[in-house]
Amino acid sequence: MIEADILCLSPIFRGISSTELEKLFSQIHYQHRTYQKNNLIIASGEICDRLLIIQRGNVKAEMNDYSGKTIKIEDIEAPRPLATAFLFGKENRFPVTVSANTEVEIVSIPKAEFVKLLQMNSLILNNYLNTISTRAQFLSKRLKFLSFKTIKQKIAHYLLEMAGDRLQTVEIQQSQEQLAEMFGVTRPSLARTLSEMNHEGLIETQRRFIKIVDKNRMNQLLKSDEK
Amino acid sequence: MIEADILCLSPIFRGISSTELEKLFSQIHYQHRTYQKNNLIIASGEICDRLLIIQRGNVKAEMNDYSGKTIKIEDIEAPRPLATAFLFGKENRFPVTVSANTEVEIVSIPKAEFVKLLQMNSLILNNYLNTISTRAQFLSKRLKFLSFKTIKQKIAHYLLEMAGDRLQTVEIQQSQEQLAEMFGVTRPSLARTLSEMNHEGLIETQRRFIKIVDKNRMNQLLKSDEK
DNA sequence: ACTTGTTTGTAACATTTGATACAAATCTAC
DNA sequence: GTAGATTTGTATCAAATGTTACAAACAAGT
Repeated sequence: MIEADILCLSPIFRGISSTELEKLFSQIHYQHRTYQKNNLIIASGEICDRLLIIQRGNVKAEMNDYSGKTIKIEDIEAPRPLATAFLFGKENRFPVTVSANTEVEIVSIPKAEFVKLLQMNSLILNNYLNTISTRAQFLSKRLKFLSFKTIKQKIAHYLLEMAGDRLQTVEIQQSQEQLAEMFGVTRPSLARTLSEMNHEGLIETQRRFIKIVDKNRMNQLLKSDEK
Repeated sequence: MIEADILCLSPIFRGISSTELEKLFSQIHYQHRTYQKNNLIIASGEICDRLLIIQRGNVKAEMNDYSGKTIKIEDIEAPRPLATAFLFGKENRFPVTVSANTEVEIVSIPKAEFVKLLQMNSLILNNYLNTISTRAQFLSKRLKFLSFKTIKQKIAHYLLEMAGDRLQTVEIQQSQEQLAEMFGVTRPSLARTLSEMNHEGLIETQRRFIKIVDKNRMNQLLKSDEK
């Protein structure tokens, strides 16, 4: 049986009352499966034709790299869904292997039945559309960020974004180490570039506080890759 | 008035007959707007709360870089939709400016009305879900590709992907120039790396034909960034 | 076969970034 | 305040890539 009071906390069913969710589930076909610890739930390459929602326990997603070795991607726990990115679209195979970290209960909704659900309830439809759209927007942003070639450009982009229109001084929340990882560069390289920009009069750094001195030239740094 | 026989060629209405589409449109509210050549259709930063579909003519999307200069992103022509990526999700503002290349007719469907449409017709729902999912999958793939640091890794990844399980020899469709652009590197750098891999016995290059000689070592190249 | 334009291979040098190491500054717990 | 841990600033050297330039190979039309 499904436990509606748990599932309604899932991003996809957010805002639905548990009684209403039960009613909705009574109108569709779905399966309920239990997996023992360490059991395989999804094999990499398997076709994704149903939505899986973890009702209890947590699972790990691993990816096979080219040499066959597996790398852990992430842990996913109840009540999160499993297949949102591959249920629709051209790529319908799981790129990852999913297995149970603990004893796990999973609710499995065939694609066609899930579509019914989307049509029956506009809140679920909105939730689902928001989920995958937000993901696409995140990826797009990340891609744009990576499109800046030099560290200087990445810093400029980051600072200008953080500062917005009015602020002059930005306080970095993370450590330089974390910032460097987000930028995909090494920590000393980031520090060196910050120091250079400081000497060039673009910014003034003081530990975690960075003041944007010459906004115009910062902008031009980003402009220069249009050539 | 909408011209159903044109709109049903749009990715979102694919597979719907024009008579059925007319019937569906008769059940929702929408607007029909005409823009003269060079007129502004969407200002960057504007909130996206409706789906726009070009019924006639074509438009250009431009992005303001930080220094205020505009860069042309793409041309979009009838009968393609305009706002699929920003209608849902957290980021509901257009990052681009859209203006008319020719005289343009646009059908504008408020978000809430479009949701009705999705609920009334499962084909449209599937089309739309496929559109945004495919986009997310494309972005994800691109991001993975860019996550490979060295040119050698990018080449290895590309070749192994192209070759699949059986092929040994890959024929490059694009020119080296285009390939380099896709990789985000310069053409001479790409050529140099190909040449290096040739000398190392990983591949054998012959103009546009590349033979994978040592698949194992190619795989290990990709594995090495897990450290 | 010849000319012309395009694509590819290669070289020399400059620039950027990574790797490593270490000192200085800051923070934290006691 | 002090000791120890963490974070930040900086230097040196190596590796990867960009830049520029040019020659060789190829493609297409005449």
